[in-house]
Order: sequence, then C-alpha cells, then structure tokens
Amino acid sequence: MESTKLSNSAIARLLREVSAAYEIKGENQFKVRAYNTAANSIEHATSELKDLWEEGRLDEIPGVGESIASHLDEYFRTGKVKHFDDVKKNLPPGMFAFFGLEGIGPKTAFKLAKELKVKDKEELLGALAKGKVAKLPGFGKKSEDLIRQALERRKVEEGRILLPIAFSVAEKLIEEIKRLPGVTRADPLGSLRRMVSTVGDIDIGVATDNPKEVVSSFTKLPSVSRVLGAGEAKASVVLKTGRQVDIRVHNPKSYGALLQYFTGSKSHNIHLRKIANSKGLSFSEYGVKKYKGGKIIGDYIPTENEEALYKLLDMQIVPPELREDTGEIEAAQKRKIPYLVGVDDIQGEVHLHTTNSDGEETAEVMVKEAISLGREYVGISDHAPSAKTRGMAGARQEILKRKKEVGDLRKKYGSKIKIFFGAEVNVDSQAKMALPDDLLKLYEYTIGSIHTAFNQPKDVITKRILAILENPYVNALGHPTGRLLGEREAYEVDWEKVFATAQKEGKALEINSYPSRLDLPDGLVKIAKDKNIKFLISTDAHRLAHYQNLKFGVAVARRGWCSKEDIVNSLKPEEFAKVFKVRG
DNA sequence: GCCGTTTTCGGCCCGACTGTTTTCAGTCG
Repeated sequence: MESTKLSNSAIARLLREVSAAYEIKGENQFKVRAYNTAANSIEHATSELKDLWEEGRLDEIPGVGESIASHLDEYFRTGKVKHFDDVKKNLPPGMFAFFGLEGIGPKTAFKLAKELKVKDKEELLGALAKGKVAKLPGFGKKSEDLIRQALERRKVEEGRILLPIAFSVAEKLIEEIKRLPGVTRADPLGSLRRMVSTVGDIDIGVATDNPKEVVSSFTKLPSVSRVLGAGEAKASVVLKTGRQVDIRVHNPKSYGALLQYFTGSKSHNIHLRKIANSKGLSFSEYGVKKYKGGKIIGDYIPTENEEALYKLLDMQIVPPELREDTGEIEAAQKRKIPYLVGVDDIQGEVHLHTTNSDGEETAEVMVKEAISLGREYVGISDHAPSAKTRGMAGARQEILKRKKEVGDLRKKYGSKIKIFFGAEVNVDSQAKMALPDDLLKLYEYTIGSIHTAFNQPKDVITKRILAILENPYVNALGHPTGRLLGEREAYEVDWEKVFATAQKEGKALEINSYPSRLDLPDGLVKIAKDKNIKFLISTDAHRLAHYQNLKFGVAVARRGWCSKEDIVNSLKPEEFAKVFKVRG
C-alpha cells in the first residue's frame, strides 16, 4: 500500500466520504457529524495517525471512539474497510469524484452523479458544456457556473499557501483597509492568525459602524481585480495577484466575538461554546447572549475584544497560536497558559550561509546586517567543505581559511556583536558524518543535517539522525524532518528514539524559519518540549532578506507551546555559548 | 458515532449567503 493512502489527509478524506454516504442514505445526522468531526480532528492531528495506530493510541484523537478506531485498525491492517465499502456500495461512484470541491457537498455531488450519470470530472465538464446541469431541478445557470469554476479552480490551485506568503498579502491589504473611512480595526483571521504553516484562505476581520460603506469601498480598492460576492457582513474578492481574500465586517461593540469566532480553530470554538452553554451563555460570531432552557435571550453582551470574551468564560485569553483544542482551554481555565516566546526574545542566530558556500552575501555583509537588526550574536555556518572532493588536507585548509576570515571579522566588529564560527554538516546515506571528528572539532559548533537520500526507510533515516545527535562535535540537528512544504514530504523518522537521544545528549533541535521548511513542525515541537528538549530557532538565511523570516520560526515555537526558556538562542551570548556547548 | 465537573444515557454550535425558490435546502466557516 503506498504511503499517500495512509496520510492523515487521505484518511480524513475517507471518513468524509463515509459521512457523505451516510448523509445521502438519511442516516442519523449526529452520526454523519461524528464522522466529519473525526475527519477534521485527524486532519489537524499533530502526529501521523499510522504511528498512533502502531502504538495503540488511536483513541487519543478526539472524535475517534471505539467504532471508528476499529474501522481504522482494519484499514491499516488490510488497506480497506469492509463496512465503509458497504456503506458506499449502492451510491453512484462518480459522486465521490466531485464531493468536497468548493460548493459541492454530499447532496449536490450525489444529484450530479445520479441524474447525469457522470463518473469523473471530465464527464461532468462535458455535461456542463451541454447545459445539462442547469436543467436539473434545483439547479440553474448560476449553479452551473459555480460548479464549472469549482472544477477548474481545483486544476490550477492545488493545495495551500505558505504562511509567509499569506502573511505578506494580508499585511499589505490590512494597511489599505485600515485607511478606509469608518474602519476602527482590521486583523487577520483563521489559520493565518493562528500562524499555521500553510494557510487555506486569507480572511480578514474589519470593525466598523458603517458596514455597507466599508464593504463597498473595500471592493473598490486598487489591489482588487474581481468581486466574487459582497453583502452587509462579508465580501469575497480576487486580488490582482490572483489571491482570493474574504473580509468579515462587524460593529466594534462585538468585534471581539467576530475575531474570536473566525480565528478558530473550529474545534477550539466548539469546545468554547460548550463551556459557554454550561455557563448560561451562547456564542456566535455576532456576539454573546444569555442562554436559558435552550433559548437565547436578551441583547448582546459587549465584547469589544477577545479578552472580554474569554473573561466571560472565566478563563485566560488564549494566544491564537494555541487555539487547536489540544489542552489550551483547560490550561486557560487553570490560568496556566505559558508566556510564549516572542520575536524580541531572540538574541542571536547561528544558522547562516555566505558566499563561502551557497549564500549570496559575504560573511561581512551578513554580520553587518545582523548588527543593524540588533542581534547580540551570529554564527556563520556555511556548508562544510567536502573531504571527499577536496581530500582531507584540502578540506582542512578551507576550514582554516574560513576560520581566519571569522577571526578578522571579530577584530573589526567584535565590540558590536559576538561572532561564532560554525558549519552545517551533512550526514551521508551510510550514517557517516561528511567530515571526520578531527576536522569537525576545528569548528566552534556544527549543525548536522540530512541533505541527501531522503527516501530511505524509517530505520535507516533514524540511524542517520542518531549519528548526528551522538557525535560529540555536533551541537544541533538541522531542519529535522526534511519536509519542503508543497514539494516534498517529510522523511520517515522514529521520533521517539530521536527525542530520547536528543534529550540524553543535550542537543538542540532546530526550528528552521525558512518559509517552505518551518521545520521542526509545531506538533513535534510540542512533543519534544514536553521532554525538556531545547530548540534553536534559525533563519537559515542565504541572503539579507531571509533574516525577516525569523518571526515564522518563532510562530512555530509558539504553536509548540514554547516559552523563551525552551529556546537556546533566547539566551545572552555567554549563556548561549555555555548551554549550546560552543567550543572556545 | 462520540462523549462525560448534568458521565453509560441523552444530548450533540450557530448563522449567513447563494441560488433556487415563494419558504427553503445546501454549503460554508
């Protein structure tokens, strides 16, 4: 069975299909919902479901109970689930080809597949072209267009947007929105505000007493190319860059409710609403009302900001990055939300490249930029020269040359910034470090990384990572999962072993801030943090602009519940050198 | 089908928008 069928998103999809099948068959709506809840929960889980299954921990996923767990067990053992096949048996198979596209839910997918007898997207496009869809009862010209668009959009725009891209699009647009007359606040919403590594949609919340005027002037902004829809409460537009953006508009008195609601996550909100109900309150995106005997009564209780809203529930405000219903609500009730690390806590960084390897700037330019950014220390960590291509003597010579260069920079800039001399060192496919120990120890520190042979089996990759962590001259593990968002899956690793070894050896794990990496991912950060492992937040900068990515690495740490105590480079230079075991 | 500070039964978040209707169904977030 290929591994793609076993990914969390593939399993989530499977459960959604079962949910859809149940819905068509008129099954109990709560059962329909239960399958959807389980699917959402699995999609957002921080561990691979297959790993949890191997460890007998499927029931730790909220929404997965005895029944679904036993179905999943069958799926992992045999590659299919007889009960699921039975449920889907009498339904037109074509419906699952369209189901889940934007605007096409279970009922629509079923009607299209059954009435038009189409089996795949191509046949549906054909039926659309012949005007067959518009003639179906309950369908018209508009729905025909929507379905065609949904089919075509999926073709061009597969997948999600990298966080830093969504962030910059939203940042610029929010500036424009804030300048519109009548706007008192504007904020990112959804996965963007929670700083999830990839973002589905760019949503922005806007506070104003004049929703109509604001929506109207928003749709006329110069950066807007097309208006998809606009009402009193929201508007959807396509920007000239091709990005879709939705805004949600609301009055300032209950803006906190809107902000909270659309920041999500969905599971965080559902949990919060249950607590609200138990306290005689009812939440919606429009505000908070009293709730008694199943009835909502009275006027909205003012919630201008989120603090007010969480206070009504007798809990601490939860930072957006933690709102995933993974324990933050219970922590907030006990006033135990940690003080999360911030960008300003980062004192220096030691994963940087220069023209000595694949960077675009000289070490001097990189150092000067770090000074102007207020960093207290930097470490130059070019890819180590290869002993294979240069020979031992050649590699040694190159290392010493670079070392002297750093020494010269110290003389020049040492009063303004502390400079460390390091390297990023590969481990080869045979789990051997690219340089022997007597060359590694010429560096003051090294970061060990995997840069080749990503497709090896789990036990081999794990062995290579352990070789990195167990080497006395390696100080940190670089971009631990090797994932490239939207390009390459993470390699398979036995994290239990890796974390145990990192802990035993006192080695830091990198949180790489590079937009397509964001690696270690937040879910694994949280697990490692609970084992008292320290992290090194790096930009892995190859050019000056990359220094700006630091905030995204910090966001990953925040989503992993890290305080500044968990981040080794939040320490002052001397303390950092001690804890990171920099060799003098 | 899931779940538990109303715990093994009896509940399960809530409202807008769209397109099609003429009072609502489906979908989305």
